[in-house]
Amino acid sequence: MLRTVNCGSLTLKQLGEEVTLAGWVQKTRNKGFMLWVDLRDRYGITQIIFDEERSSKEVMHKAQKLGREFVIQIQGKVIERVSKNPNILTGEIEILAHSVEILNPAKTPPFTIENVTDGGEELRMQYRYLDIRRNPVRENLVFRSKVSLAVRNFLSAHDFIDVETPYLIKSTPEGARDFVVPSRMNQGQFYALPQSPQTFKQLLMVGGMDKYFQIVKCFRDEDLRADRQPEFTQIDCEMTFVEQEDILIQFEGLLTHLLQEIKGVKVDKFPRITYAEAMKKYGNDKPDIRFGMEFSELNALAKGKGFNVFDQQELIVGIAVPQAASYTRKQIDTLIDWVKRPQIGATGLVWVKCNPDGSYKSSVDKFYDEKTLASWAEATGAKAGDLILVMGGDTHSTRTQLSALRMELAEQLGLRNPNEFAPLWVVDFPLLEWEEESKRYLAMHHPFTAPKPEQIQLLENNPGEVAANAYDLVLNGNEIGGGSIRIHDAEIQKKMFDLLGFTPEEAQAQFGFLMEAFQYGAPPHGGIALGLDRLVAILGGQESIRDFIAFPKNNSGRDLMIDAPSKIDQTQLDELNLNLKQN
RNA sequence: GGUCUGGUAGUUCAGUUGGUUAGAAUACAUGCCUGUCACGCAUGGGGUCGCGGGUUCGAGUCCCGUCCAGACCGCCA
Repeated sequence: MLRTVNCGSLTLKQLGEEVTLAGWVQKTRNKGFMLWVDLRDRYGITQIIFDEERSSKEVMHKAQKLGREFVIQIQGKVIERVSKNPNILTGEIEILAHSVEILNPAKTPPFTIENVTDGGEELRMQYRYLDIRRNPVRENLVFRSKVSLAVRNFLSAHDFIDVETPYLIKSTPEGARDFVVPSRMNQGQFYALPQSPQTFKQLLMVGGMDKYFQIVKCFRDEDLRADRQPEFTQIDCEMTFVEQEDILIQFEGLLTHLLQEIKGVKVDKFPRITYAEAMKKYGNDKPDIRFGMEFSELNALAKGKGFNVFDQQELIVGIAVPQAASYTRKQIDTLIDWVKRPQIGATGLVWVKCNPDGSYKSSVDKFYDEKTLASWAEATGAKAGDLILVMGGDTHSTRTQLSALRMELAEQLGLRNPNEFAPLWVVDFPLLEWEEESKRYLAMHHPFTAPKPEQIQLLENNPGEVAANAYDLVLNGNEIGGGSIRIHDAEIQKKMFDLLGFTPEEAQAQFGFLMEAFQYGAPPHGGIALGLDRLVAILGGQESIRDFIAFPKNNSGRDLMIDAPSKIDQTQLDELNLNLKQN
């Protein structure tokens, strides 16, 4: 061993002991007669002291040459500090070094390795190994490891078995774009990386594994966001002989356990709302219910009063913003501009101030009398001092726009407290959604999702109305998991592919193996997949998932450190029999 | 595919209406300093103002194009 103790462990208890430490030089403070080195490793910082009177000339000389991030080994004696530092665990002691060995010198790092670094995102990604030396990043990775272990422990204790599924699988056109891998041994053919181990976990159920889980990488070739990476990790689970209720209870148990174990937070039984209700009350299928501002539909109260803008609209909907009646004209104009930005795309925003004295002032006073405005206040639950914001338009976009505004306001008003956790289930998703562009139905969840049994006959005549046995787990306005009861009947699965516009031949070519399997005694089954990256980030109280991933990709899907993706040799292309288009 | 923001010293940024030799902080180097811990003090080195083109007597600053980065929309069964 190159060390006898780590840099976070020594206290007055070890006074007088001879120790060997190894680590990185965080910083040196050279007073001439004395020189201190903050020695850092994963566990903490220990102060090393070199002293004209107590250290040899040679050691002193060597110490003066140490630079930031040098890797050194020192031997010395634990002594009590003359002036102590209460801010660090080892602040009462220091090591009087009698030897110092430079294990590896270091170039000056391009950014400071401190809790708050001066390094920008790009540099930090390019030198991610230096970034990981920083406390916040390291703590996030340790945190992730803790969450992941807690998940394994919980699921193992509940009889789930960890089974690995293959990464080189078959491309399917539904859903996200596949990452594709050319096959050398089968020229002109391609594997795809899994978007999820969906069909494999179902086949494991057919194989009688009963309860499966896997903490597994999944891949989707779509554009990135702060909370979306092209490769991401899912807690993928499947259970046999279960109904929706069993899965909800099991995974409500998992999240409750994690919140308790990791955050020390106790949560009540998760509320459940239907997809339709979520859209109506929050304009969103992943509502943040840590705060109110629920939607109130005002069609009956706002139409037919001479305000033309609203009269022709499909939906008039408002929210009450708490304590915002005092907003200035300028603040309100900023909000109006905000919703009119192309990203939101609203045409306008009607406001009503519910003044503390009980009177009302609005942008539409010309069209609505006080009595009508009071009825809006009653409908939205606005109290004196609140501000009502109202939008009108077609149902879908108006809900989306007001939902974006609701989240923005909550952010501005500080209502999204990262230490508060409000999980809920969103249930009864539609099985299918109509896509205007290709004039066909798409699976809302995926094509293996079972319709509610009592609605199976609707599939024939009115497939758009069929609800699925599908559910999402939502935490603080984020979808952290989603799943369903699956189809286990070959005939229903065939019907489903038919509805989705597959010819029998296409369905057979792509999913023949699954329908074949269903004919050999496939048990009823269902499952869920939770996004680990996002879950960890939310539990850690942060917005971006990137700092919970050791080596994330940037906005354009690049790894700036290893510089991937990159070109490949002509030899490699030749082996794969691939020609690149010349531009 | 689209919208917006940014790119100036190793790093984070400032740079006015287009006008002298492009600044600050920090980092780095050297020296001083008898208990530092965001140590302090002094001195010093460090710039293709992302790249290409244009307007102009003159461009870090204005215009066009392009590349890179970030946020978002589309997309993400």
